[in-house]
Amino acid sequence: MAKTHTKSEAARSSRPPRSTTSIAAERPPRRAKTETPYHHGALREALLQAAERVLERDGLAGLTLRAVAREAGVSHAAPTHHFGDLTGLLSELAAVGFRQFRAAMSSACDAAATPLEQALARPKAYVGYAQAHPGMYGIMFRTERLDYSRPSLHEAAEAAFAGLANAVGMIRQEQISENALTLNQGAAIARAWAMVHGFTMLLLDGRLKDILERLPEGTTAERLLEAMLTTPVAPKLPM
Amino acid sequence: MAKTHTKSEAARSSRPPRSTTSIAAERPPRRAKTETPYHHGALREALLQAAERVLERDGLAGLTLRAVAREAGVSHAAPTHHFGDLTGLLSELAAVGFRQFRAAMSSACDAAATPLEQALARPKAYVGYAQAHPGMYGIMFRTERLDYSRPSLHEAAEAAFAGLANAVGMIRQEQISENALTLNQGAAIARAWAMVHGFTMLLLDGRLKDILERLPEGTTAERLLEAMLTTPVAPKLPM
DNA sequence: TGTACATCAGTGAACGCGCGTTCACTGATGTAC
DNA sequence: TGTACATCAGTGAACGCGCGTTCACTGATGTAC
Repeated sequence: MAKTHTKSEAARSSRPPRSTTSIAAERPPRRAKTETPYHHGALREALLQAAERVLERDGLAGLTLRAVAREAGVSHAAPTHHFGDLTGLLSELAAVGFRQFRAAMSSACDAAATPLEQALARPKAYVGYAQAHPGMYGIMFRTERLDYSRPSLHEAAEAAFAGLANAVGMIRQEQISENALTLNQGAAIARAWAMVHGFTMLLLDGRLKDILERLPEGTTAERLLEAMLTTPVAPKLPM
Repeated sequence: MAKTHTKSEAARSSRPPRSTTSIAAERPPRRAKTETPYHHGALREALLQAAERVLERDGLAGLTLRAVAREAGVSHAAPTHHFGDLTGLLSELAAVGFRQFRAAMSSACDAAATPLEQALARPKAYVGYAQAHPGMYGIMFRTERLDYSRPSLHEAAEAAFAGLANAVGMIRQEQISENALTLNQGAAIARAWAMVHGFTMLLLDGRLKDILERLPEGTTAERLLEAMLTTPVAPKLPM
């Protein structure tokens, strides 16, 4: 990973122009080891990492095939070779995101001791991931730009969402079937997911700022999330 | 409204090129009434309507100043004159959206009879608006593209959100203060808003399809929303 | 060990496209007299 | 009522920009013999 990064940095700043290399007689016929080889070796992964950096720095509007190539220090035609088009790149990047996302949630879950802590660890990790990677979270949930027929994306997203449904089942101490759901089960899954996803979106879009400012001083978003998930609700309506 | 639309349609399909008009000797010196006048009369509003059509038809990516001008049947430089740049147009369009959105919710609320119906009418109208105008809903909640320093947008958004907080207060039978909130109050507002907003986003992005298909046959999204809002929850966690 | 050759990965020049922006202009409208 | 003039709203040609895509190419690698 670090090696790849160094390589692309070097490529951008100190890679000599090709014509010079081929003309200069004092250069050895074989390139020195420190120089960038013609073949990158792991360009696909390097491009995905570059894309993530561009996305988080410049937003979705700044994420173009050419910008990614620039960031990775390769020619602008190189990404096409690996991803076809922008939708392909975005889809593979979203797949990376779903894997990171899932890993963050499950490791947070493993670290929790009590059942209540466990039940809260997952939503906290969910929101935490989105706060740390707002750009990635954004493309993961903007389906219109993605191609879900790509197996890697489809599988990564499925896996992440299956974890959510299982977690709800654990809290309700029920076995959640693969095939059929009761209305109450569906409502419980939708409620948990909508609540956490909605909280995340509102938080990222700055919509909760107004509420947070009016709360007792020093109340963090995480504290509000916890309160939202644990305070008792009206008997008829969970509000 | 209808007049404006007719006008722009005419402009696109049958407006004669200017050079022709000025050369052709058989034309009367004054244009016939059916022809499009040089001055539009209400171009600003016509552009906003055109922008909404473009947005819902082609998505946010297709919404450019030139596309809006094309849709309205005017020269591509005209929108700049009214909105400055794309952010300006988007912001004014989002303001229109917030006004439509608020009107939809409050009229649905007025039409409801019992308190329970009232409490459900607002979320249903919320989701209903987003389903009917997904493009508009999308830009309203994508703050990075908007300029909230524009008074019209700021006011329209504030008004829409104030309605939400009041509704939560009514359900809890509490007076919600303008200045300070208890943690429980903040949690209740966040919960209601996050739940409905999250449900809406997941629904628009097709994420609830999987759940809906596994529910008893014929269960609609509205039915799931209702169940999510009204079924009893676990004592410690509202899931 | 060396040599020939096919294949692969990345290059860089070129292309056409739609975009936002600018600007001198023109047609219409409103106001002063 | 008519005329002159300032102001406003919209035009259309022109510009430069960054984009995606194509394509002949070149350097590196792997394999067969």
